[in-house]
Amino acid sequence: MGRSPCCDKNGVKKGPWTAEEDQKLIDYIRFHGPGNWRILPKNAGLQRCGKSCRLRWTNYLRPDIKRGRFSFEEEETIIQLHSVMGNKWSAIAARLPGRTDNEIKNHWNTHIRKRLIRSGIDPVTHSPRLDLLDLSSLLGALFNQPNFSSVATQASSLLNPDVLRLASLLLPLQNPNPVYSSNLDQNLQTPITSSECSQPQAESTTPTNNETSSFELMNARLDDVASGDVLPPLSESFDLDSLMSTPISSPQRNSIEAEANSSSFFDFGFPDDFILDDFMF
DNA sequence: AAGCCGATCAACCGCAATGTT
DNA sequence: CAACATTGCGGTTGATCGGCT
Repeated sequence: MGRSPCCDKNGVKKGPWTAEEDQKLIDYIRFHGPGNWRILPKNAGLQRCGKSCRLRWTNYLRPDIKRGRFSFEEEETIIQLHSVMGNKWSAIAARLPGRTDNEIKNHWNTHIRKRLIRSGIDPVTHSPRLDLLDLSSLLGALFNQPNFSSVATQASSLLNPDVLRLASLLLPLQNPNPVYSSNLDQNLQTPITSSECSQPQAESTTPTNNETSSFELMNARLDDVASGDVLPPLSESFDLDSLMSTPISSPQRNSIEAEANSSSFFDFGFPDDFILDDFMF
């Protein structure tokens, strides 16, 4: 036996609200206050389901709703809260005065989520995507290929530019291979520079500190891995340079290396007989 | 000018949690 | 305590709009 419907479907209007309906709802709530949504439409003279009235009020008509573009601070808050709370939109909305859960959810799905993905950040875990870390290891191995030039050309033409962009962030900035750099930059059209990582992009309302914080996120990921409760241990032959090549002097590298040496999980070493051409079709 | 397509966001749906009788 | 009603929440849908061909 199923639940009884929240409202009588017959004679209940659906779809976009008219200005007249809005005014009726506002007038009624102004006089009686919100609540009692089941009987509200009848009393207010609306051919609507109570649920629809509640949604219209809480998401659109409430006087304390702030409309318009999300500010940089608001977006940052959403990202931080989402990394802790996940898809608890109402809890996130509670920390953003004037914003509704529906509005935040929509903004996340249409803007923030896509931007994180473009930056190589998993929007669910807020960590760098491990498949892209695999890629960085793969590309790192390219440097050691004797026929690097032709292989790099193939790679840059076959791979998604966004993937290459992230890979370029993870790969050695201190050890630019001229062939690799020119191929990569051609493919990306906008050359990657080390300073770009810490500067806001002009067209974006949000600085790219998703990228600048990628090492922190990666460290957090490594913490999880090093603790041993995420994935089983692997071989002893960990090759950090094949994973990433942060400058030797970088404190991040020391941190990552220390973590890596305590774990053998990131074993991205390639066998001697590995033929990249076979892998790349 | 018309058609297509992707982005956006208001609104809906179903379920879970909570309150009431 | 069970049954039912109400409210809240998150996922999804679909109408609309603007850009592109």
